[in-house]
Amino acid sequence: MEKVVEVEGSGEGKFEATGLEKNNFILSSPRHVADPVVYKLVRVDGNGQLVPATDDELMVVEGLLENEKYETHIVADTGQALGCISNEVSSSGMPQLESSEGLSQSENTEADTEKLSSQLEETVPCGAQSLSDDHAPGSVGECLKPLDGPIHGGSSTSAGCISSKPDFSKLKGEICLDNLSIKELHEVFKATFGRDTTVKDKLWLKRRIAMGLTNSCDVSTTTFVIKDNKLLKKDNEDGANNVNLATVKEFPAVAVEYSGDMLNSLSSQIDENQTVSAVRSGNNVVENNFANEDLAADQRAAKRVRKPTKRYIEELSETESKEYNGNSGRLLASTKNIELRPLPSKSHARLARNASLEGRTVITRLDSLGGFGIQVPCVYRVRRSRPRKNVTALLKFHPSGMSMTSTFIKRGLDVHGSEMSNESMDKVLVAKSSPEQAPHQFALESNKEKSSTDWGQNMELKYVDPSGDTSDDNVVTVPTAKGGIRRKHHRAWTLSEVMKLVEGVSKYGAGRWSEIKRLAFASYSYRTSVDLKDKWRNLLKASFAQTPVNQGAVSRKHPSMPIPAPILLRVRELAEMQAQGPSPNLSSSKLLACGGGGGGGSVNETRPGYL
DNA sequence: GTTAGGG
DNA sequence: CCCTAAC
Repeated sequence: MEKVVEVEGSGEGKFEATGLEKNNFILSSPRHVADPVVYKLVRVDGNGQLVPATDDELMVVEGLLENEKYETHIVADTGQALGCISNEVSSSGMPQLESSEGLSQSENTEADTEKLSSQLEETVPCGAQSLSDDHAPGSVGECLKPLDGPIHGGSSTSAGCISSKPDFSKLKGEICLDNLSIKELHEVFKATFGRDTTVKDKLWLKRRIAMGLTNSCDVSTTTFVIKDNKLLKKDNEDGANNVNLATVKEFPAVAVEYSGDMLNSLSSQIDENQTVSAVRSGNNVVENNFANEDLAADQRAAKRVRKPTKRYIEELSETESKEYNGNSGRLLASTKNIELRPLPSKSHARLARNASLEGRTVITRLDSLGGFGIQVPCVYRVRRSRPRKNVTALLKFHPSGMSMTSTFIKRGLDVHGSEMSNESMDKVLVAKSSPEQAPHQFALESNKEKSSTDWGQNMELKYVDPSGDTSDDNVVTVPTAKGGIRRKHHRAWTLSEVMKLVEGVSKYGAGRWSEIKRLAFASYSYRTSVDLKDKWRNLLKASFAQTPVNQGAVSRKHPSMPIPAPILLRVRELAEMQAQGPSPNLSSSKLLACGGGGGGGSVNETRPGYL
């Protein structure tokens, strides 16, 4: 693993000059990343030297790599968004990305969401350059140069990243683009958008500028006079005072396509730009590229759409496959990628998507020891706990040959993750060394729960926790086409757990789930307060439905752990008791518990009456 | 962040 | 167990 890799001859000097060594190194060498593991171990020092990276840095770089692998476009990105990131990173000396926590994940997700849609349409303008001609000095500089100015006319998304503002003095008041030369138009363009353009088409320039300045797509194609941020049409010499609402008609093709795209309810800016480029591409291929360039920039500035809920995404993804066959895959694609991470192109997006689905449905194995079937993903486990969300989706894209690698990476993340911070860490260690050390666990449980930890190929990567404390064990993901089983995670309640729950309720009262969870379930990190609540609800139901008359409350048919009558009885008692006298004195019991319980798994005083 | 409820 | 509305 400890390999230091010679980066392709692209030369450190270039990066050295930019002052963005690390970032550029990573960002501009996606093509080189044949082996992420290797790259992971290298960092670029301030002077451009390659040195082995520290662990922390590994994590950081790893985050970048992850992004990079699935969003090569980050390099292709020509605009401000990237620039902001780069600048921030370089200024602080170290990338801010925290790959070890969900932070960067979620944030990136949002940012990606924006870039993503553009990515799908985009044909890698600037990035293509810097990538293909590595030896062209200053290609990087060219690429970053546009960052010197914020996008004007767009949202303020990326504003603030850059200090220097373009000079808008010449843009004050009324502007008549009609009389400007191409060179002047370029200047205005730069002032407007904060970046250069090489488009030679006057009409296009004027239109773009007009749109930028007016933040509107109602731009005439014949006359461009802008006043007070509004576009004035001057078609008929004096009619300069009319904001032309019908100008779009002058661009029939645009109008048509525009409305069509509108149906997709994407950002109007995006659509508009797509249309523009599409229409004009018929005339000028080269220009189309630049149009796309603008598209990218505009999309970054476009209003951020609220991130769909997990559920929504899931459901959407189900329908998507069908709709994808249609010609309206644009919206779907972009939406989808919120989950899947950005991808370089449409086709990639599709592939990745399929891969993800397969990864979820097919690659599982069945384990039926604990009295219930458990499907365990073989290649990769979908993490289901709080902090991190979609990182897992990434790893699923790896070709089979990479699966091990990705798992390693993920594991590394997990170790550094927040989840391992508290008692879980201890548990893991315990699990590795000797199971006996797990204090408050019943042999019964250990056997049962360990059964679900068989992992086949990459078993060594799993932290087997006999105490059942591994928070993301027993993940079951079965997104059957429709009406599929939605249960993703099941862990049977053991008798001891039930008893602890009952005890907790008796001590702290039903409803104080978080208390109970914290004090009585300190050792069961996988039981949330909601779980406790749910379980109690079920217990209640059971205890009342099934009269305690029958001592042999051992339900015959269910293979699942039957709840002993005494416990049910107790549950019922508690329920009735608490139904009347809500709670004796919470504060006192609370204090008692805190003071006497002592750190770890308190709840020592096993109930005297029962068991 | 918790809790209550519905699914 | 999942999801959400309320708090």
